[in-house]
Amino acid sequence: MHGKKPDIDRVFHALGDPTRRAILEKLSEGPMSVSRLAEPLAVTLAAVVQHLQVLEESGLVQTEKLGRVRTCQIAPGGLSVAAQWIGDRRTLWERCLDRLGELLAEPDERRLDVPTGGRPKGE
Amino acid sequence: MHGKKPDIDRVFHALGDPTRRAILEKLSEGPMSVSRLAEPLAVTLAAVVQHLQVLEESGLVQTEKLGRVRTCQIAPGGLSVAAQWIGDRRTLWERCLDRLGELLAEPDERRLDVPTGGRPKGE
DNA sequence: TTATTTGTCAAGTGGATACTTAAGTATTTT
DNA sequence: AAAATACTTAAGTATCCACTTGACAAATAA
Repeated sequence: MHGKKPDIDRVFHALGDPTRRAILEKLSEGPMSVSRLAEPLAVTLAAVVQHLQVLEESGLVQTEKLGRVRTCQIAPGGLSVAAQWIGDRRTLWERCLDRLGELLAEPDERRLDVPTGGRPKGE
Repeated sequence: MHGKKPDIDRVFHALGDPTRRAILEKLSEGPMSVSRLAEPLAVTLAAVVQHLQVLEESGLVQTEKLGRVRTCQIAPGGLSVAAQWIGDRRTLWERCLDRLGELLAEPDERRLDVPTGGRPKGE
């Protein structure tokens, strides 16, 4: 209730980069090694590794190294954090829309005196 | 189908900044003027105006100026873009999990020779 | 062993960007 | 008209961040 959520920061920052989202898209096809991830990506392997660090610290991706190959996959809860934040804002906003709708839906009782033509300003 | 989605880029980039998310949170309480948005924000009015430009170009916020005051509100479709992208990745990933689940759920037919105790690699 | 694959680390660079200050515009108030 | 309000715009700055190069480490293949 009163707690901060520093995860949110990291998650949205991570999602803010197109290359990182591309990595997530690829990973949503299934687990994959670092070099296979890098293959279609127009950046060096080193860059991909750096992105993976960000993604892992944000909780969006899990990795495990076996032998010389590190296998990456999407982490269970990661995207939920972002999804929930967005969901919350949307419901709040829609509730706000509803209130507006209620007002506009009762022109009889409220006697909104909207002049038929000619607004104070604009267009 | 074959089109690029530059909206997604802008939306996620916009959401990547904490101050911009704070603005959206405030706006989810309802429409608000620029200066009222700036009030609790530990940055100057000018900075808020710049953030609002980003938010508006990304389609997350709508503004309208009447007289000398610009009123801002959350834009209808904006958050949906992000929500849908996240939703898509999640379903893809869950489908992938399902496949894995199917494999693990039928040890009889498939003859997966998983040794009863002891996975190939550590926990 | 030697070579290849696969990834890691460190340092540096260039460009993006969040922020500030300061000056300017338009609107409303007095 | 003069002053205050509510932004707007421009320019400068400092930091962050994505990316590269290059050297290095570890596991596998020849």
